[in-house]
Amino acid sequence: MVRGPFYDKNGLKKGAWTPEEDCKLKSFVQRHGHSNWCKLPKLAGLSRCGKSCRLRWVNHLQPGVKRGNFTKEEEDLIIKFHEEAGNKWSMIARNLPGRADNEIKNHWHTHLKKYVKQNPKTSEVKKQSETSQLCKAKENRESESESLHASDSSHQSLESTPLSKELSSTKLFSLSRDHSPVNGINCTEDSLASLETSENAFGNMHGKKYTKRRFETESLHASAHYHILESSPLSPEVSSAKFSSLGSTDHSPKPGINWIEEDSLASFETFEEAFGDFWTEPFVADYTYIPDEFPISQYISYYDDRIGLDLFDQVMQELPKN
DNA sequence: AACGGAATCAACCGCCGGTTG
DNA sequence: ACAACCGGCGGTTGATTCCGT
Repeated sequence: MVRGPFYDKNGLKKGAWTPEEDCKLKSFVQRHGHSNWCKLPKLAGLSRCGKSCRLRWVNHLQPGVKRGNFTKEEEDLIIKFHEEAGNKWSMIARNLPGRADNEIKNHWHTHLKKYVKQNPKTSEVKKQSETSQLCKAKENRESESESLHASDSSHQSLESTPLSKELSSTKLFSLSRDHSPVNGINCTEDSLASLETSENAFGNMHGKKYTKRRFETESLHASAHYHILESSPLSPEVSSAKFSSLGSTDHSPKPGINWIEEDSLASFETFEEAFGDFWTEPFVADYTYIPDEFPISQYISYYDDRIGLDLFDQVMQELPKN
């Protein structure tokens, strides 16, 4: 089902991802975000291209991503959205929390396209008889947009608060934990989850300014999720709180799991110390500093080779939430 | 049991638009 | 204004699994 692993002429690995690679990528992104997909593979100890890492993260490893069977509700939504917007898979995905655009696209081509062809009336009746949820979502987004424009405080949050450029991961994690309204924006767990995952909210602060437009786009996506979630039983399986708990410094060993010794972590923290705050300093990739044997590449492994499973999620659920 | 076609889905590729210097 | 870079998107590919004969 998946291309077998191979190396291209540049020495980059292609094809199926191994559990070990997944583990490396997941561990690295959970801990350090994805400020720069192009440089991430090297820092994470992966011989993949950045695009490949991004795809793997978005479609499979990202917290909250749903796998497997689509519910009837989800299928109806996909059909409806597709009728209105066409092959805008990313837009459809934004309105189906937890579903990756690639998976929706695949599901459309393998199941729904035929179904719609065979039942054109069914889908048409549905389209006419129900108020379009997509239109609702659009309206919601527009009203959110208006409120964003109307609200000085919202803009202030972009232009005069740390959110604009220098929002640290610590701050964001604390936001997602206490759910308190920030600068006039009611932060729900889910909207924050969206905010976090889309560019990790602070993702582009290294090397790129987090522009107002980009922020608005992401915020609107977050609000779109929120509105859908209000009327839908669908919700991400992993909450932002769980995600934010990854900021925890509890690296205590869990039974039955292969742990790389703390020295590996310590070395990386030494690296952080040497460069100041990894999250607030401008991103400078000084590869000359990183020796070949730099331990990032062997960062914590959650892969239990006795049972052949990645136990990352289980481990994360066991971590204390604080 | 063996074979071949269909179905599935992870991953690749190329293009486009936004951002930065 | 422009070129380079980067992230994101949609189309496509291809290995594997399923299913019918």
